Amino acid sequence: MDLEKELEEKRALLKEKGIVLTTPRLIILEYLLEHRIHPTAEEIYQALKKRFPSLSLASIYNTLKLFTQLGIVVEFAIDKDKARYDINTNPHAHFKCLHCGQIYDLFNIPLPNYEELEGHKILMAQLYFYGICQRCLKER
Amino acid sequence: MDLEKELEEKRALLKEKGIVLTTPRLIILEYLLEHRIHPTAEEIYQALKKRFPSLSLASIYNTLKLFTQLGIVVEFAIDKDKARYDINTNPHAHFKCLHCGQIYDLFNIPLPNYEELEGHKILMAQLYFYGICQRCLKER
DNA sequence: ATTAGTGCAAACTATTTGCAATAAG
DNA sequence: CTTATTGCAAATAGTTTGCACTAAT
Repeated sequence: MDLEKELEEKRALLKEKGIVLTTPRLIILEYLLEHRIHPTAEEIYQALKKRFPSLSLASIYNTLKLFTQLGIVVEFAIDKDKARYDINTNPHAHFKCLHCGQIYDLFNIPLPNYEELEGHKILMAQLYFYGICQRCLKER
Repeated sequence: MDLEKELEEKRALLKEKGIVLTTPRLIILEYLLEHRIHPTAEEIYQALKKRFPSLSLASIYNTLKLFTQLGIVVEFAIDKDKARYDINTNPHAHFKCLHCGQIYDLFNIPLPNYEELEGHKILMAQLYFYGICQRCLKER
C-alpha cells in the first residue's frame, strides 16, 4: 500500500484547489491516511499533540470541516454523541461494536444505490450495523 | 388508524413492566403516536409545554431514554447534532432533506437483514439517505 | 405512607466562533 | 509583505445529573 503516493496525491489536490498547505492540515491528512480507524476529532488531537504540541483542537475541527467540504474525508454519525471521520470516501457500510465501541468497515456489503426515491433526489447514503464484534464475542 | 387502541396497548406494556404511569410519560407517548415526524427532544418540549407548562426538558430526555431502553421508541442519529426519536420500531430506512431538514420514512426500501457479518454479531441496522426532498425540488 | 419520578439549575461534552498572533507563499 | 490560518479562550447547543419537591399507587 503506497502511503507516500497517496499523501502526495491529496497534497496536489489541495494545492490545485488553492488551499494553503499548513502544518496542521498536512499532519492531520497524514494521520488519517495512516490510521484508518474512523477517528473522532479528539482522538486525532490526542494522537498528534505529542509530536506537535502547539496543535489545537479547534484547528482539527476546522481542518476536518474543510476536508469534508472538499470531499477528501467523509464525516459520519454512527455514534450519536460525536462525529467520526473517514478518509475512504468510497461509499461503504460500517459496523459499530456496542461492547468495545470500535468501528469496522464492511466493504463487502452492497450499498443501495438509488438516484431517486419516492420523488426525493438521493445524493448519498449511509448504512450502519450495530452489534458485538468478533473480538468481543471471543472474550466472553 | 386506531390511535386510542395503540395508546392503550403501550400503556398496558408500561404497566406490565412496572413503570409508573406519570403525566409526562403519558403525554409524550401520546405525542409520539400522534406526530410521526421523528421529533427531537426540543420539538416535543415546544409542542407540549403549552398544554403542560410544568413539563421540563429534562423529563423529556429521561422519558425518551426510558422508552428507548424499553424498546418502545428508537433513537437514531441521522442528524449529527441532535437525536431523533421514532415510535415506529419496525426497522425501516430514513431520508433526510439537506435543504429543509425534514426526515421522511422510506417503508419500501428493504433493509439488509444479517445475523452476522465478518464474524460480528449483528443486532440492528440503520439505513439513511440524504438529498433533496420532493417538496423542495418543486420549489426551485 | 412510601417510593419512584419530576423539574430546576448546574454540570458536562462536543463543537463553533471571534480575534490577536503567526506562518505560508 | 500580505493574506490566510492558527491557537486560545469564550460561547454555544445538546444532553445529563444531583437533589429537594411532588405525584402515583
